[in-house]
Amino acid sequence: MPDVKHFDPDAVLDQVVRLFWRRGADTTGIAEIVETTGLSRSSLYATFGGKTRLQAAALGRYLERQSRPVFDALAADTRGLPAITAFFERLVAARCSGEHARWGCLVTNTHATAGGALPEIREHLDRHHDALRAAMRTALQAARAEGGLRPGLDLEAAAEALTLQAYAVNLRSRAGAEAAELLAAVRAVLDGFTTTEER
Amino acid sequence: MPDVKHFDPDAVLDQVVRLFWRRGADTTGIAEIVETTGLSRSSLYATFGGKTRLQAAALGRYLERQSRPVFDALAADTRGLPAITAFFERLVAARCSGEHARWGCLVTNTHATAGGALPEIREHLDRHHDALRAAMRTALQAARAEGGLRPGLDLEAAAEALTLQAYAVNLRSRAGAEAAELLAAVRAVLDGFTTTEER
DNA sequence: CCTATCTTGGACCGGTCGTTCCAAGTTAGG
DNA sequence: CCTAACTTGGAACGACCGGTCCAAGATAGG
Repeated sequence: MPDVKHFDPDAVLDQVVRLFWRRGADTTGIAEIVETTGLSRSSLYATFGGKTRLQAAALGRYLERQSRPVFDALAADTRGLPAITAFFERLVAARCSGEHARWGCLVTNTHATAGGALPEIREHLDRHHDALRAAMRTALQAARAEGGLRPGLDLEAAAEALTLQAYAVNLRSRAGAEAAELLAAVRAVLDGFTTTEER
Repeated sequence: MPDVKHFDPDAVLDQVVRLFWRRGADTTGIAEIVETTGLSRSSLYATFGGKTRLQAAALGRYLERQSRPVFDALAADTRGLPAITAFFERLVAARCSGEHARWGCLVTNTHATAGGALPEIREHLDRHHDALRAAMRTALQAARAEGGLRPGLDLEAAAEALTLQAYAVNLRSRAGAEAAELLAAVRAVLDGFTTTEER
């Protein structure tokens, strides 16, 4: 019997993700969300229930739509080291140029901001971290299978190290770091993990 | 002839640094600063001139009092690799335990937040980055002098990579990352830069 | 002691924050 | 067509934002 929503909540959430991503969740007011999405405050609160909840939802959406596909591609890429290199090259490119240049990464940015907030937000951060590290480890295992890795390398620690490098790339790119500089740093770390001097 | 300040601006700025560091500059209101410092709004604005200026001043103070001494110690430590290891061990310890546990780093946190703000703030970020990278390079040079480094290692890129690792340690520690995990990652990167399997 | 100069407390400003609420509108089963 | 169930626009809320202002107080050279 009841009336039905006059908008697509999924599409709206995508808009909110972009807004929080670019401008920062804390520094984005409800007014701006209303303006951008075209929704009224009523619909916004009825659908997402408050700003903190909305922030958590946006973070989850970002993880699913932005991060996950890239992580999955990394894990599925069986080439070994070239897969990891490709991951970072695309990461740096996405962070320094194109549509989302200098936006950083919503998850990375949230690390520095969200003080307490919902536990759900903190869990999203951890899930993101675990997912990226797992993908890195899978790619490293593939590299090891082809004998491309330095013997004695701790795969788990190496995966964590590469994950941290990715976070730092996200961070520094938002402050205007140059792509070449970031790539050189990544390459230095990767070279340290390999046996031969391949690129 | 005139009256004289009834407080010590330096001590007040230190209090503000701690406040911004722990709670985040954007999410800390003037009211809370007034409450913490005991100053009145008048004195605050007469001395520091507005919140944005205060934030820039706090960032500069943090750089001088917190970062610089550690960077200088790193650059002055001629032991080579052990100097870098010690730097990271102390960093992780400071980020995960003690008085400032889980506060992260004010400079790192600012990367993710400060959208535009004062150009002065952006400059502080770059100065911090350059200072840490320079200290890292100096330490790496010392390590190379003793033959502890893998031949062909790009010192500049390696210094940048270690700097990025430090940023990521700051970031992740704020979200509750475990010290052992962070240390293992750092060690993996460092091992990749060395020739022998020393620690 | 006087006075010019600065500091201080705290009231006050308009604006914005996130949130709530309700009358009017829309929907679809009966 | 009626009506119960839901959505929607938009007014309104109290709280807080960063910032300003001024009367009263403090200071020290004259």
